[in-house]
Amino acid sequence: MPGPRGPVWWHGRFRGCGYRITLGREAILHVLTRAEAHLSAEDIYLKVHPSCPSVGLTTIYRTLELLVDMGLVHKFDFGDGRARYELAEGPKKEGHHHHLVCTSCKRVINYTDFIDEELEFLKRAEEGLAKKYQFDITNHMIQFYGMCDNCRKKKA
Amino acid sequence: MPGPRGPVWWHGRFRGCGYRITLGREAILHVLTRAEAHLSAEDIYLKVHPSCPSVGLTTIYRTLELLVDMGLVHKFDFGDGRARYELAEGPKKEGHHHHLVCTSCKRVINYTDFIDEELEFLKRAEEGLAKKYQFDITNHMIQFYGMCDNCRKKKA
DNA sequence: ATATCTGCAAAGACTTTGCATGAGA
DNA sequence: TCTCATGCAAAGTCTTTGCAGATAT
Repeated sequence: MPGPRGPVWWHGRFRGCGYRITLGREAILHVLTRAEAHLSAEDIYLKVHPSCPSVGLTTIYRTLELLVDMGLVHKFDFGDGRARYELAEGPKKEGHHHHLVCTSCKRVINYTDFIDEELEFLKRAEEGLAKKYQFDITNHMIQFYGMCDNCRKKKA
Repeated sequence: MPGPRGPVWWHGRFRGCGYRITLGREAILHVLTRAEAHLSAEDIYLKVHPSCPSVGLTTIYRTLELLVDMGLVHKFDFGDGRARYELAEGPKKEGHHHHLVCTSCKRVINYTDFIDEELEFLKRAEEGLAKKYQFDITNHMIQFYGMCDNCRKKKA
């Protein structure tokens, strides 16, 4: 069953960069593609392991680094000491979202409620910054922090 | 010479929380107040050390954690494996800024442009998210990523 | 007086690296 | 065949923790 971007859409990107297509890499991309949420390296390892017990944590880290460098995956820090990874989705794509992080329990909510102002703001900011600072802007990150319902009730 | 918010503006906040005012904490706040840029724990340690050689790295970390919890300081991750800290500045304050990170050399530029659009967008987003997800939003982070001028030229 | 704070050293956690082996093109 | 990729184990780096002594209130 082909994914939303066609069957093994990333093979071309890999070959174009001179990277090889291996079982481990396929398994990791597979997990990332179906992931509902941001996963840590270990989360991915655990999900890959049942079908590919030969893939070690080291390969997970090395592959993730590769994918981040290629821009296929985004790396996040939610403040709990381990990085999280998500398949990249352009700002207009279906799955594009940002994060709402509870600073108390570290729970993270994905939200996709994009108001027009945000897109407008991002567009202008990226254009302006690119020109002013001579940056090729490829990505942005927006996160909101606060206290979730549960934690607020507990504290009260 | 009193700082921009009055002499030892944070003493009240500390006492109110039952925290003690110590030489180490004064020195750390002093450094953060005058910092031009985001500093790592070690940066702060090195800046505090000349005048307070008795303050160790442990105290730096413990104090920073305290300050972050109090909301007086923001903690950032620019992807190079060490956290950076900055005195918090409300979105309307003079020093409020966001970051432009070069994914290649990790250089970080502070920018203060586009604040008006940003305020409008933030206001709406925070209101909407707070209501929809029952979050008390206290902070936000916006970062742009890309490749800086130098790195682009090197690659070409 | 006493609860808080601190330095030091050690532990902890996540991530990266060296090297010989295995696998893709 | 000839690189590139991988597992394992060890190292690395930043950060946190335990504890006894020092300090602020």
